[in-house]
Amino acid sequence: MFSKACEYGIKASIFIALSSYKGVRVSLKGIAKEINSPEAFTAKILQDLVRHDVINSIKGAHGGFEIEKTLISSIKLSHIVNAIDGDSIYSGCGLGLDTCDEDHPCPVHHKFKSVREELKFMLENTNLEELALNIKSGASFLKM
Amino acid sequence: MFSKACEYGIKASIFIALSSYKGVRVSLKGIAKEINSPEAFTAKILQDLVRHDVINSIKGAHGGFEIEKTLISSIKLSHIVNAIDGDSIYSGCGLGLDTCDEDHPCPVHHKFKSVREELKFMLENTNLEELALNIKSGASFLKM
DNA sequence: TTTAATTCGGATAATTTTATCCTATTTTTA
DNA sequence: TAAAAATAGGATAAAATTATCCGAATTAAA
Ligand code: FES
Ligand code: FES
Repeated sequence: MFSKACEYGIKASIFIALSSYKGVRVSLKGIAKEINSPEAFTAKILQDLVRHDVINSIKGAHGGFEIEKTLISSIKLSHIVNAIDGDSIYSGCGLGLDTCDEDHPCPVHHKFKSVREELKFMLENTNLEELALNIKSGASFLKM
Repeated sequence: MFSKACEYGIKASIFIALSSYKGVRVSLKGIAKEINSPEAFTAKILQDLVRHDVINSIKGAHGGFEIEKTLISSIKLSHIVNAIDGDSIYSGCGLGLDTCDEDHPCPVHHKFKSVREELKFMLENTNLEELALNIKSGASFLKM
């Protein structure tokens, strides 16, 4: 469904959010360990998220990644997915036609539309706060 | 959402179904032209679909691909997707955990589950007949 | 002011997906 | 029986994605 990059990006963001609530800044190394992802590749993805203002980075000793506490609840999964994979999941044609166009639909257009819109709605209505809290409470997990 | 291979596979199957209703066998060349796909790559995918008994192939002059008329309505999108992309869309974890496990869920598990199940339901309840008829009536299109 | 701990960014490599090419095989028809 | 029209399948190439490596820049602390 999502690219590896996007999967790592989502998991990293959740962990950063969780740590930010605790007031601790996390390093690339710590993130990669926690979400079980390749370190250097994860670095690229985090850079991307920084550029898209999803997370903040602080260079140098005692540096790391964080998210401003007050913003965590307003960051939606859709922001992360958009930053990394773009909007093709929502806007592109499920069968690869040049554009998804109501007036020139592919054979699965009407059937796919509702699924895609449910996905879109879900991504736009799920924020990092709730995901982080579920990790905190032990209701969900970031690896294995 | 789907791989290119899967997109081509779905479109090819629809076109083969449509042709089979008309009683004409279609060649690789004809298919690739109709669905705007690379010929040799499409050939590989069609071979796959033949091996998985989704379509039939007839070698030699006047050969080509076809689907037994009586079977068209019983072939579901899920058969095609499964043959080409496998079942990872349904069964795999959306965030790439080793397994999607209710007892060890990833942070998005519960939110994703319903989307994935709607997708699964849609694929399992959409057959080639209806898709082919929509092409026939001009209600949907296979390229551009 | 030096050192250590970091992120940043460019270059490169490995893997997977997508695509192409060419030959073999099968089948119909002339 | 020979030729032509097809699919089958192996080998290879191109492109995209995933992953690694290393030096540069930045910052805090000793
Ligand atoms: S045209 Fe294919 S999904 Fe809309
Ligand atoms: S555990 Fe991730 S989707 Fe079920």
